[in-house]
Amino acid sequence: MAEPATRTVERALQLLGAVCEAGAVSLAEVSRETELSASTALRLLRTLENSGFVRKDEEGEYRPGLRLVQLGAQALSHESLIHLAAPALQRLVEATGESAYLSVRGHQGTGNDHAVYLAIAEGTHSVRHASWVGRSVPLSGSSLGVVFAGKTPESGYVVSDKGVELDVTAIAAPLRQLGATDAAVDEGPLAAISVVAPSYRMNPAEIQRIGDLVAAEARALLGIPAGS
Amino acid sequence: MAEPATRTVERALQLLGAVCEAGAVSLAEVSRETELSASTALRLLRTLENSGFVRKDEEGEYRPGLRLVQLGAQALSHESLIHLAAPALQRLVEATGESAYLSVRGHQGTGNDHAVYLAIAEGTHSVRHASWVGRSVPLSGSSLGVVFAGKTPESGYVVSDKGVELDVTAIAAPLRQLGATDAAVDEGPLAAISVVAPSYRMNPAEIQRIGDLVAAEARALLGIPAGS
DNA sequence: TGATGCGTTTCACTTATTGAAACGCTAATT
DNA sequence: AATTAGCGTTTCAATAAGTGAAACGCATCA
Repeated sequence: MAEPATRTVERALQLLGAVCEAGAVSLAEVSRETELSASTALRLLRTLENSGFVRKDEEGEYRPGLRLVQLGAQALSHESLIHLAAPALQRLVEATGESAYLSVRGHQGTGNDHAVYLAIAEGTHSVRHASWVGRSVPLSGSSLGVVFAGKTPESGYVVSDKGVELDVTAIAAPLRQLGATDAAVDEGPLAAISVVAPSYRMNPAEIQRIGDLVAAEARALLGIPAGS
Repeated sequence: MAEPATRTVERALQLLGAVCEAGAVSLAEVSRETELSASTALRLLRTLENSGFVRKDEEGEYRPGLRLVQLGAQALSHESLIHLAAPALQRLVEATGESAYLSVRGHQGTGNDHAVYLAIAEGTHSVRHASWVGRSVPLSGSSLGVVFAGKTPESGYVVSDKGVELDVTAIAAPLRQLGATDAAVDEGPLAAISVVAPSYRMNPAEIQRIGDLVAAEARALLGIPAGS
């Protein structure tokens, strides 16, 4: 964990992240959030703006820029995972009526890991779990956390009740060797699919049914090589 | 057009762009493309890597990172435009069978402007124009170019034959005041929708039919305010 | 065996980043 | 009206920080 990083760039990226998280922020706000002096934040934001990574809206607040959307979308489409997983997610929705998610372990940075939702298939029930692509959820206490830790039991799926959100039940299964070299199996899976549903609608039988479905879809995905 | 930009950050962002464009590049390649010394490129790429904006794949090549996908996706979902336009695109596909696109004027940087596809509804014909979200297309000679220049004729749509691609016909219409302040009408529209089809399938009557449809959808979108 | 190209590290040079302070402004506050 | 508070912005001297040529080890290729 060496630290051969350029501070300026780190700060700029931090700023970029803060802008994206907020959706729209004033200079004073981001500079406080990132603990940068106003002048520094302004200079860096200008640079980001010149490159199209952020833009200033009509009210003078900073928002994510087009370049970012473009690069992100490009990267997304390079990620074949999403295309591969989409049909599986759809099938899960059809079979369960609940929302299904594809997530990957987020950037392992400072301590607390997160998972990032890469793709979503929304459930058909009018009361459903709704989230958004790009959302980052904490791993600790969630079924995804267990999955990403490589602790998935024989059954092939992990259930979490009252985890990150109190009234939802999440059922997750790992996409084990997706994109992983044979040597790196002990680092845990890179991706996972999950079904998230309101707890009141669940019972042991239903959980097992869905769990088996999720695990089956996850296993099915493993057969297909991840072409570029 | 002042230049109060930090060189380091600019270079890092340039590097990031190069990595995304390529999908996967070696250090030597990017450093040549961006005209940076290998040592500088390495240092900056390391910083980008530490922040999750790029990652190194098994072969040691640099690829777009998860953080970028995450931020891009987040930004995308904040962009209400896409959600607003999606139904219109779908209707165009249903009425024409051809692919329909939502695009915005890309970051006006160094000279040659581009448009970025933000959303796509794929046509139903087996031979269809296929592109991808995030793709950036040059404006010069395209119907989008005319539209973004604010030169759309009375008819409400612009047709380009043998433009950027030789064998396709594009029909575009501007989303005039979307997101624009009243004062900035002369800067041209910010977004446009278009239908792109193989030329051999087109004829004057069909072009006019589609043109009217595109213009009508574009006009319909203007009525709806762009909520956050 | 020599040549080429790669990723990487080192290091002296000095360039380019930094942040406190000051400015003008608007919007609450008194 | 006068006052305060907060914002975006600019300036500028101090110095912290980024730079790139050169050298290294390691591949692969002739």
